[in-house]
Amino acid sequence: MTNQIDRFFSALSDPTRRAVIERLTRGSAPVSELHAPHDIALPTFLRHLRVLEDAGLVRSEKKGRIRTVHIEAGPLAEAEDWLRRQRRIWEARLDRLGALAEGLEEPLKQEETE
Amino acid sequence: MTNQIDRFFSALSDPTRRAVIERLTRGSAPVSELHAPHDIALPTFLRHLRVLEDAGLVRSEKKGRIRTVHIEAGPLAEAEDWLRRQRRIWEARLDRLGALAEGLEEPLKQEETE
DNA sequence: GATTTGGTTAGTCATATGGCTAACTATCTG
DNA sequence: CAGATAGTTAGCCATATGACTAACCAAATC
Repeated sequence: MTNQIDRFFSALSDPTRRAVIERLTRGSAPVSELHAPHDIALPTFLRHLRVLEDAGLVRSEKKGRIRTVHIEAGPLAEAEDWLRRQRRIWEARLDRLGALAEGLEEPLKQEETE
Repeated sequence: MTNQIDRFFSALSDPTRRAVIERLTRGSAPVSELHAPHDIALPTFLRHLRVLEDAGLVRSEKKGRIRTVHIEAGPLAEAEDWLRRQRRIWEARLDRLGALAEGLEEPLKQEETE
């Protein structure tokens, strides 16, 4: 994985990691608490956390022997934007096609009829 | 990858595939046209398309020797929803914390102070 | 100060992913 | 029909990913 957005989507492609994100929206938590509901070994879970952190989705810091993890806003909004942008362009196109179907508009040149 | 949402995010974690989606929002296209801007072998590209199709992000059908690919609306909106939902919960929580910081609200029981 | 607790590092393993080439099929076009 | 065009299948390879165990370190706690 090279860039940030790759890592972002990749991070969310795993159910364990999405569950962690969902949990974290309800408040920060220490590693052990985040780990508890998941039936996988702790080291494995730690690597999931690291993936989330590398994707910029969470931050964490250690105080004493406890590492607390919090969610990070930015990337969530960014990806949401990307998806919305794609959907909107696509919907706009559908609208044009709809209008076209009703004969209210000139045909679009060199574009396929879907 | 087991379920649909896993596949969805996974599909979008690759730049080639995101590019294809972006292209497809501007209209359906045959495989060869989609492939053209990408500097990878056709079989490799075909597998990307298959990943997108398995994720439910695109559909395609073949007429004669040409396979035309179109984008699929649903999943895009779904994922967008998921992201928005997470962001909103998180933002709501931030608001509560803000209010709390200003002493306008009772402290939240057994929840961390961020 | 010994022991538990919370996390970490290191190393192994199986499967998935992304890339390639070679060879093949099916449809147009000249 | 011969050849070009558009995809497809098969098989290979390197690296990434997700899971494990074992061993370890550092901060509480008894």
